[in-house]
Amino acid sequence: MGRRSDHTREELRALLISRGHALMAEQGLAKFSGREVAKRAGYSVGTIYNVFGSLDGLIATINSHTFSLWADHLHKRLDAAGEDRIKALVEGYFDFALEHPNLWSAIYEHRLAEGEELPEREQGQRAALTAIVEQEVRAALSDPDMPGAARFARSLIATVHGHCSYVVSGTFALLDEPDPVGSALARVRESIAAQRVELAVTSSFN
Amino acid sequence: MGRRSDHTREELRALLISRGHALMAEQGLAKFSGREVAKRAGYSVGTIYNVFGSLDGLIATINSHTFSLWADHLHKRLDAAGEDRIKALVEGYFDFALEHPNLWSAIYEHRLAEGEELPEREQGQRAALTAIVEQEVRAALSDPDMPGAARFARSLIATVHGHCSYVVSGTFALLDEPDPVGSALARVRESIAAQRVELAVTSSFN
DNA sequence: TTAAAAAATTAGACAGCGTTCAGTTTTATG
DNA sequence: CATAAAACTGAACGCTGTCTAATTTTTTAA
Repeated sequence: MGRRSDHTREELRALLISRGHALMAEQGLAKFSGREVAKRAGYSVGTIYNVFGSLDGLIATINSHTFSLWADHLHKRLDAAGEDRIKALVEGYFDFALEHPNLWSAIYEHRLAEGEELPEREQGQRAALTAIVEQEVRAALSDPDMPGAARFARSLIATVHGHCSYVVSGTFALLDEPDPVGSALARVRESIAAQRVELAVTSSFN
Repeated sequence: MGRRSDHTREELRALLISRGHALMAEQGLAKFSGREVAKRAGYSVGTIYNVFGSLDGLIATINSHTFSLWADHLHKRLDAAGEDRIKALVEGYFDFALEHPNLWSAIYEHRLAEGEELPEREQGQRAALTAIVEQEVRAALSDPDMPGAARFARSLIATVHGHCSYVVSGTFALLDEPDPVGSALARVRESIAAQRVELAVTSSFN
């Protein structure tokens, strides 16, 4: 078969991402198959290479889309949050991962081939999540312009990420941790409190 | 060919682990191949299934072996450490991962098939690492019998792990973090300090 | 209106993978 | 010495990602 007009280029792109996303959610990266995605979309394998350049390209796009869903989830959680926005953030981080463990894990299991880079559009999708956290952390710091606030926020993301990845991978279950979210939140609070104190001490010398 | 006597069962087991470990270090889990391991050992694929039951079994064994090397590495670092043992621990955690990124990543990328469990021997190899950290954290807490010290230690491992996995996967690089080890160490210190304060406060009421 | 060029899509080939299993050879048992 | 058990191979199966030649459709240009 040759050229078809069932879908525009954009529609076809969206279709493949959608089907691919569904397959990733069902099976995880290890059992993900480009051929299966194509079959579900009603196209042949080659089309993936035509649209995304490579299978890695499709997977990266699927993962970037997961980032977007994750950011949406955090926004909703924050909109519904009361005073304790940091808690909402940490809980939102965790429950997205636990609701979609395969999608979430795929983000971290997939590596781009050396030399490859994400298209700008996708870098933006991924950076959005960091931006949300940075904003909230700044607010919690009382001095939103604290030097190094961005780095500090990323470090807190890493802290929560570590706890979350232990939960999703089952490591924490094995270690019989009753409340991983609570632990992560406790660590985050301790670090934020430490920054506040440091700030207070610094200020008192001015 | 039928039965051979080139190696005893134990030798054969060790040989396959050794070759498999080397391949894992070179190529990472994504490109790991049981056939290639067998070829390098001078046996056919089937032998892996004969010795380890499944390819997953071999991979799990390789990963457990990595845990042992990692624990050895930490012990060496601690033996050479001065007063600041927590720093030695955090740095030891990171530089093992950075020296052997493929081996280290494989640990967290590999999931046992549902229903499968690690043999006791391997569970022990993995638990050893946690035990080292727990001991050092207890020492740093001044009250080694603090309730929840074990959970707290594991939470600190998760904290460091999060930072480390961002470095190894390149996520932090994307975000231009100049000193991930320093960040991780700072977070750990903050949390340990917080426990000390809490302890002091609690004690003052007795 | 039509001829030529470009784009989209497929089918098939290729080499590799994990897994299984019948068959063969060696070792151990009685 | 005969038989049973264990170890090992080789080939088959169905799957994978990747690439390319061929085909069809759409677009462009004359």
